[in-house]
Amino acid sequence: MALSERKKRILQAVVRDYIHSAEPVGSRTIARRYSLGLSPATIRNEMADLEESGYLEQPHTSAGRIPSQMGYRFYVDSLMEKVFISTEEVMAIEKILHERKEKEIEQFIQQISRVLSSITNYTSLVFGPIIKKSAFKQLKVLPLEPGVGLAILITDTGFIKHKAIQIPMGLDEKELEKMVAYINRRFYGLTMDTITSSLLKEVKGDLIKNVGLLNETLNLIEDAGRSQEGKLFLGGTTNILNQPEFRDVNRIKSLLALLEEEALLGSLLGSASPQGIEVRIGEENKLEEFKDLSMVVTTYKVVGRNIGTIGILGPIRMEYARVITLVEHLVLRLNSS
Amino acid sequence: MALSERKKRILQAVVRDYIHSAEPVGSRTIARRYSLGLSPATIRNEMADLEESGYLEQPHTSAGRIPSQMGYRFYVDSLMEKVFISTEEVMAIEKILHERKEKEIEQFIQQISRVLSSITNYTSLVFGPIIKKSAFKQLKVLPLEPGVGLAILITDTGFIKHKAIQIPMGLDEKELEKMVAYINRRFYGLTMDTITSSLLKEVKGDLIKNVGLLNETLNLIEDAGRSQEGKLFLGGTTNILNQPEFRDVNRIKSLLALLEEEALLGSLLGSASPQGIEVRIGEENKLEEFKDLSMVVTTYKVVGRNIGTIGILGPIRMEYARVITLVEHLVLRLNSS
DNA sequence: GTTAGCACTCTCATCATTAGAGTGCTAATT
DNA sequence: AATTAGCACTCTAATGATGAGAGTGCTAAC
Repeated sequence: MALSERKKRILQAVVRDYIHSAEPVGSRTIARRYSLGLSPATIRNEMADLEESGYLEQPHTSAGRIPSQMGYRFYVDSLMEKVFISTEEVMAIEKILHERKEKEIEQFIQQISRVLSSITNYTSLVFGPIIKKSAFKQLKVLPLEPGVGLAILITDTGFIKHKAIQIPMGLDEKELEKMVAYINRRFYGLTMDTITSSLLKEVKGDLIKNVGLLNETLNLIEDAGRSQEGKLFLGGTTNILNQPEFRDVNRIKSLLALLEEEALLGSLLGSASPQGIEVRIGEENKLEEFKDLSMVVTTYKVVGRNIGTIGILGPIRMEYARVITLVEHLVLRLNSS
Repeated sequence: MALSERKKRILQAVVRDYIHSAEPVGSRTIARRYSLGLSPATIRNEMADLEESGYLEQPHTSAGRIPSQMGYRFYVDSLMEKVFISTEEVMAIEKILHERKEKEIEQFIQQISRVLSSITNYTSLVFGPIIKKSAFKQLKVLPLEPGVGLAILITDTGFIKHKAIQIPMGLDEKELEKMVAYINRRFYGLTMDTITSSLLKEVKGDLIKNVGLLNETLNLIEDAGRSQEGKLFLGGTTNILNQPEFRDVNRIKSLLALLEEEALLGSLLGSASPQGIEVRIGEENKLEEFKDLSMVVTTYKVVGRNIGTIGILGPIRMEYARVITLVEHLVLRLNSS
């Protein structure tokens, strides 16, 4: 059953008001605050209908209405209006982007996470670039002291991984260089996850002489291809606690315990669809623990590959319009720079 | 004024009881629970005296007594009895130590932090090895592609720091090598914090030609010397919230906000005395924000230098005896392996 | 010096009461 | 036929009164 224009406007008013006040919204309030040209009584009737069709609910008989999850969903899909982001917000984002080159990529991601949480006032989860999806660019082996070297792996997205390795005593420098050059030739341009163990074995076969050295070095490469997770960065963990829904100590504790479980959050963000912004309202979240929270999730790109995930975690009564606009803007800027 | 033996025993009983119950302790409770062979009335009199001399306080007239900070201090200094750690606890620690070699140092520290928090049930802060106190071993500059290089700094304790730098177009390879060799000669063996900015300036003066390149490279070194903090690892952030003193939502929020301020925690732990275990009770903490918390702090060593700090953060009503014994044991094992 | 006895104090939980907000229904109005 | 005014009714949350319980401090007896 489609909603009448009037019902839509009333639903919109209820959602907006509740998002800001966190208090059940009554018919009088709406009549007063939103100029719909209707009396409280009419609004009451309409609200009763909206409740019947499942868009609103009543905490108890003599309280106002609050949106149901279905109500929020309808709001997000059809009623939400674009919001403008302030120049301050834009500035904060640009600042981080400009400082990008001076930082290691991890610091950069951390910064993004912080900015997002501070301008949204919710908690942000940013899943860092996944090394897996980066391409092999260069391997270097740096002799440190007799018998010990440092293998350095560099990807096209700017990852630098290193590992101390043992260099067999007898191996002369030229031979080492040859081996490294060969590895570089074989792997150049391949994304790390396509460098399978069979490919690695093949290379090992070609360079049979110094298997000991190779093992360690190739392990570095293999690890990079395996590592399921990029790092997860949390920002503004405590922001979300300022929401009135976290008046209760136990609620706080269980949420915090949740936020400590990196693996859990990883699986949550990992399932983000590869394009567009996804809004997950309450029960729409796959995990039991998040049934009373909402998330705005999206992916961002580095060097044209889908490579990281961004999530904003807030109460179901979240400022969807604002958060979506902000995340949209940020990702756009991230992808294009 | 010295306390009589009887007063000491009563004070001890009050502290112990309060540490476990978190409730003001009355004279009757002590008479019943601790076999001092005294009637409640006698104990009442003694407790009144102890209050007078500042070891105990009364939340309100008709409640029991709780230890004052001075009371805790006296307890920690003179009344505390050795506690034995369980085999499970020992096992948990040994397990981590054995896995040490397989891990990067940061993961290892993180593990330590987790174990500590889980066996103490408080929050643990472990300050990783401070690069500052490590000695300069080697600097390498690796050309990556035209105009871009990677500066790599290696310390004697196994730290490896790197930074992407720009290499001026005109600079030929030999010249670069010379510069790097010179830097290595100048800094070899110095601990990073003794490489002051005046020394850096001097080196800069000697190598005037390529100030641009130098700046970036020397920044890497300077950062390493400056970085007040090694990384800080928190474990069991939520543990402390289980303490009854954190019934209040605002209290929780302000503590959590505090724990997010890495710099603040850094300065707190950084001031740990270089040897032995330090107990900081409430107001003894230098920072306003920690006036109602207690800490057990100590340092641990890597390669024979004092290099990291461990802290356990709990309510003033902390199980000092147990925590101290555990930390003592852990540090002993850390230093000797 | 120690203890029993007792009046007194303070807190905390419980209960009843009440003001306020909001609904739902009916009847009047447009 | 749709809208609105009016009003009884419901539920919550705040307020205040009451009483049990725990513990003290003092006095007098041991």
